[in-house]
Amino acid sequence: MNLITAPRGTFDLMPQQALAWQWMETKIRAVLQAYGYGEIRTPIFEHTELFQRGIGETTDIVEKEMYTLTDKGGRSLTLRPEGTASVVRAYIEHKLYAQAPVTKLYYIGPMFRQERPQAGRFRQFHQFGVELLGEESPVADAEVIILAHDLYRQLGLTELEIHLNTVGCPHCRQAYKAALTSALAAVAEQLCSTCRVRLERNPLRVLDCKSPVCQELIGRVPSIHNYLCADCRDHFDRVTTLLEQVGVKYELSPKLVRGLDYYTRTVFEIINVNLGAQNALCGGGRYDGLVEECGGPAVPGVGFASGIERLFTTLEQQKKIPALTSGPQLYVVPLGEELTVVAFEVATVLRRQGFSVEMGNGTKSLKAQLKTAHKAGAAYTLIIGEDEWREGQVTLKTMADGSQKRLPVSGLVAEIAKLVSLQGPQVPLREE
RNA sequence: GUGGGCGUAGCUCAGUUGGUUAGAGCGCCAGGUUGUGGCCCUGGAGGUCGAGGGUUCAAAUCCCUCCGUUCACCCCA
Repeated sequence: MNLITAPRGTFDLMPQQALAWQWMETKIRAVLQAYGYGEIRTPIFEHTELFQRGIGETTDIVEKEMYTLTDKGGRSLTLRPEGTASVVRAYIEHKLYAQAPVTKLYYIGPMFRQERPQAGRFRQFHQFGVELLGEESPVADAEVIILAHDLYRQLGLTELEIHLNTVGCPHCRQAYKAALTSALAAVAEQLCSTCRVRLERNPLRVLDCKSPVCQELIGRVPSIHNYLCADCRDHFDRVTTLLEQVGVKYELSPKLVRGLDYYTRTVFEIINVNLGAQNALCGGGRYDGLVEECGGPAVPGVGFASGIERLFTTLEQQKKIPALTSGPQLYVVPLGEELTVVAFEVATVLRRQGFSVEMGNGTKSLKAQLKTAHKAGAAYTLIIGEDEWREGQVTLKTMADGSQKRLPVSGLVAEIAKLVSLQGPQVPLREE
């Protein structure tokens, strides 16, 4: 079979599904704007160096998952694998830090990573996310976590778990890393093979290994919470207190370490346990060193990224997507080729006024056209047939109850516009 | 990159120990009403059985290779 298909790990959103995505995106934007975030649209590709510096040279994303190309000017460009680096770049480039002490931005769009696809993972996938820049207070951490949680709740989701942890600042993390490394080195032979590699490269990642043997060993290893400096401890305590004050339940996950290098202090995930192996709906945390690392001033930041495919799957699982229709308000049915011209004119005039109007093929039978109108979900059909046309009339049929009446051709468009308006808003997207 | 499952009509799937022209439901088209949708009835179109090779008198069925897909590992949204 030499059919050309969508590339591995990508997919087409067909009209019915796209309608559900539009609904979801509208809700997402509404909540993000309510929390004071403005949308930023950055390029889908960036200089490769941005991601190398921002995400970290030794992360899997940068080492083996980026779609990198060389353009005709010899520049190395990369399709963005995540959103934060681009937002930070734009923040610095446009000197937003000089305009206000705090900047709140959100983005939504496609990301690209060359990984093997599986449940909840794609090569082109979609994320929305927020970045709150310029605020070092734990209030910012709490706001961002609560925003994510509220957003999911406003979409109707339940049974979500917030997993929360801190990874400290560069100073206390260094101390912890040393303690952890020596503790793990003592039991190195018992660790799984991948963990023995992790021990060398990034010992923190041993903590969230899925192997039961490793989990058993990790249980006896020191916790980061015993190595936090006073400031980091205080920061984390204040974040948890704020969450408790507004009644947001969370689970302390001392083993939660996120994969991107830029995180400091607070890290969190919100998961849906029914999603399979890739069960995080969103993940994020604080990144106080990132702006400086990317060439800007020392501005703190906190944010999260949320996977839209995973959100969509969860909405489907929990049956929270309403019935949506894009059916036309009016379906014009000409009987015979002669009257097709009339039908076309009526349809065009009404479309220009903002009504959604479809029309049938005049060479087909009335029965066939009505069937099509019904399947399309039309509210009304306008039958233009020879008999009534001879008398200067047309027939308007209400599909829901089958009733119909004749209307004079003069003033027809205005009359139909009046009737059809009662049916609903003059936009194709209707929520039932 | 590694490992397991699965590829039969537009969709969801049957297909016996290898054995006639590969089936069903849904969907699609048409008719049952010389101009009336949904329900019902009748008929029709639609398949190189993922691709290539092999075994056999005979392969959708058994074997090999490749491709696709899916789940998991790694990692992450």
